[in-house]
Amino acid sequence: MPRLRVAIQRTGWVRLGMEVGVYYRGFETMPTRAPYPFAEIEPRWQTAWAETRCFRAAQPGEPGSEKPKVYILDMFPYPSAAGLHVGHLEGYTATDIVARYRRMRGMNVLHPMGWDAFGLPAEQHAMQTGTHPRVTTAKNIDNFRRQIQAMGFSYDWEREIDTTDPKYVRWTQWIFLKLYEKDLAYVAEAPVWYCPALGTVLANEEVLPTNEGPRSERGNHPVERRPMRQWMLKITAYAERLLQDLDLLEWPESLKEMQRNWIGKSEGAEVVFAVDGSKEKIPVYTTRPDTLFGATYLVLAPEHPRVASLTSPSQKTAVEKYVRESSAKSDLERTELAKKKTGVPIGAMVVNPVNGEKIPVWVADYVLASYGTGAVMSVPAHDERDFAFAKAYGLPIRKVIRPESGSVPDCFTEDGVNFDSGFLDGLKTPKAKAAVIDWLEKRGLGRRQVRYKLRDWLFSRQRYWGEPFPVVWKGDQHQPLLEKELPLTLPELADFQPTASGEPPLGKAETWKKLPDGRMRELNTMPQWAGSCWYYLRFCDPHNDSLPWSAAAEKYWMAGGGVDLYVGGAEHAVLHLLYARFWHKVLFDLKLVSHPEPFRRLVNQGIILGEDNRKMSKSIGNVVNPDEVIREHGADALRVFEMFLGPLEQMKPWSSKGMEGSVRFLARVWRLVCEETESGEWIPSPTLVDEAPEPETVKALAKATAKVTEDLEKLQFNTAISALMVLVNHLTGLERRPKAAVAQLSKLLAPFAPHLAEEVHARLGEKGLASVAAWPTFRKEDLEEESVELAVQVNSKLKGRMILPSKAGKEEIEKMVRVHPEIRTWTGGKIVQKVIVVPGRIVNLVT
RNA sequence: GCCCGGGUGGUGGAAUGGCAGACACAAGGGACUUAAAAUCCCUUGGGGAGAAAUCCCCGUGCGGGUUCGACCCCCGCCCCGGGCACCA
Repeated sequence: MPRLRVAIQRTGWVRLGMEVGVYYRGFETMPTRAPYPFAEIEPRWQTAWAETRCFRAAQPGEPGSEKPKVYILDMFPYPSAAGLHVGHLEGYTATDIVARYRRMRGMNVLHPMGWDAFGLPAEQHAMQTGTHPRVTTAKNIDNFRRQIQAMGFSYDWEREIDTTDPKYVRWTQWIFLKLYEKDLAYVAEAPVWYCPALGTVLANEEVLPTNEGPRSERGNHPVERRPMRQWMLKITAYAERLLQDLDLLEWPESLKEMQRNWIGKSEGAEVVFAVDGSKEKIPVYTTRPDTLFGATYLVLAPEHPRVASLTSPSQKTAVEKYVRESSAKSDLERTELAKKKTGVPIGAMVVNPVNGEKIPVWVADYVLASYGTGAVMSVPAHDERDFAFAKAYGLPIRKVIRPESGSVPDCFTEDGVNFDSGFLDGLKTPKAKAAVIDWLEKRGLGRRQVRYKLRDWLFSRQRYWGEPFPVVWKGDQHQPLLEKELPLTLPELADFQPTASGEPPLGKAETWKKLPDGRMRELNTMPQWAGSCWYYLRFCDPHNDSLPWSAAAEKYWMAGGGVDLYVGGAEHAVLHLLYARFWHKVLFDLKLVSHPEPFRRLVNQGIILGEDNRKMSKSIGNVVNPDEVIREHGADALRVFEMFLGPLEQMKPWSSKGMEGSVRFLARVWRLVCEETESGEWIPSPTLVDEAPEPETVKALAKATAKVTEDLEKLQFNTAISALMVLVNHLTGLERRPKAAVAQLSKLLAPFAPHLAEEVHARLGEKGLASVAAWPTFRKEDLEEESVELAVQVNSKLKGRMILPSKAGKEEIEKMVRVHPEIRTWTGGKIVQKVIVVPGRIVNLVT
């Protein structure tokens, strides 16, 4: 709807001679006029930027590459049908501000954008409508690109990447071959998560525990365990390095902690218990081998392979019943909510290797088959779970560790000192652990062991819209394709439905799957994460047709520890960010990249809640559509508002009132250079003068420049904008506004509201584009006030103020306070015992 | 239960040992206008005294502590958000 200016409405009223009441009624339904002509300004500058290619990053060797480089990256989006939401834009705005700032600081900035475009939604859409995912994806990408470009982001569009492009897929498959050659890709028959609703298997990382049981991360569908033959990537081979190298990274501590938890390293020992009256041995894994003397029984998981063979005839019925019941239980029943532990003795005894004692063997489902050896030694006195179990079944509890001071609690799980432990007596926990392991190792009864919770990455999916594996099968032997056979592209299909038997949709491509020599293609495709595992490397050299990236480009852009700033949501903590680190390390070992980590510095933007303080959701109807906001208020205002809302990393609610405030701020900037006439035309403001700024204005400029610069370095955009507001308020208050001052403002504003900044810059007759202008500087002495107001406290209570020369030293200040005319009133005539002076801040008199 | 964040006006937030509440939103008042919108200016943490300039008291989740001085550091608790959770 076109916006009508007030003046037109006014004349309309006069000319048409409408009655006042009619006029009012019409008026209320009319949109208010735009506070400044952003709809005209914004497209103009977007075109200018595109035409001058001013955001193009210089490749090493090209002119411009001699500047210091900086790589500023966003987590590229999956182009969904719903389009971008304001949450995406928050992170993208933040990185764009930094990219623009760095460019103005004279750096060669790599700031690219692309599309993580393989994925299930397009495929499901295809199942419903028959539209090929390629078509849907292309449409969605166009829409995303349009939305992103409407925001005026300074991406180097010549580097745009689409993970579904065969030119890109080729290299994703190429990297897979590298993993394959290094024996990091293998096929295994294992119990895996299968999601019937999605018709595919999922990686551990893609399954979330919920109150309704395990669910898929995408779509929240129930998932179940199924033994299936699948491709796995050996991420566990890198567990230790993935853990250790977290220390190299400037990432949020919470996120590093999540990765540490996921990797789940524990150090302990495997201890072997011999079965009494048999040659069988049962290894258990424990992190507390020092408590071995306190072991009073042993527990096997119900799925433990030896349960059946070790069960005595008298216990057979009870054990079989228990195992059957356990397997029928959901994971939920077996874990969280099941406070009560259950189990059955199997009628066998094992020998404790340290003291030869015979202890009973139980089966209980509080022991997990999937972790360790599926068997534990139970030390009820020093483990809470064992304690609960022993209490429930009246099993003996034997204390062998005491705290260094105080009495021994019933169940003491911390480090302490051993007693009643034979050769371990008197040893503190760390020493006792080492001693018992040495003792066991010497006798072949156990060994030191490090374990990780991290499992290998299930890498195949029964989907169509993904990268085909560059692998063929000859019988049950797999073989890699040759490099020159890449890319292996997807066959055209009309029917994308997976079959109930779990056969992937590619199985329907009869001519594609069968090779002339009788070999068969792999029918699974790669998960969506494959493309995002290395896109940041492709951005370094996106048009290379002979290599995924050239060594020179990688070395140049990834110097200094990889991507310099990576911004995205925290939901990728153990998915994308772990997988990408893993691939990067493999590439590092292959000498294809120059640093062991891909993302040196990572920042998570906080989510933006709806105006009602709830998570934005279509079903609640509190989603803010950026297209509408831009239409109504302009992209600059949206950028400014998203940054002004609060600290980047914090969760914060949307506010349409606050949004209007940002528009008002930008309109004030606009009105520094333009004034509206009676008839609604914008004309150059007569307040603009070709004069040197007054000292007050010089000071205001210096302050703003210092504050904005400092805040940009720290990504504190909200306070930077507030400093700009202070400057604008100052300039608005001036009757004569020096052009140079407003020009400096336009440059400070350029990273935040680039369109308006360009317009103001141009209207002031400044040369070139504000976007690539040199960042303003300031003289230090302009920050210094001649005199400063000092707060005077007596016994830490504020009593008064005094104005002092700002260069006054401590002694001088003290002297001046002591002779201040009001000193007696302030101190109440008491004798001053001590004076604390903080120059420029306070004076505190202690009486 | 464990591990990370966080708790400041009516609201979003600012201040990381030195004048709590920058900047903005909302609210109220004023100017301009026939009127409205827009714009500009003023007031605005709470309570109290005063005709007034002004002055006093309270105040950063709660309770202690360190310090001349604490939103900030330390100890103990409460609440909110996120993550992990029978991983031996």
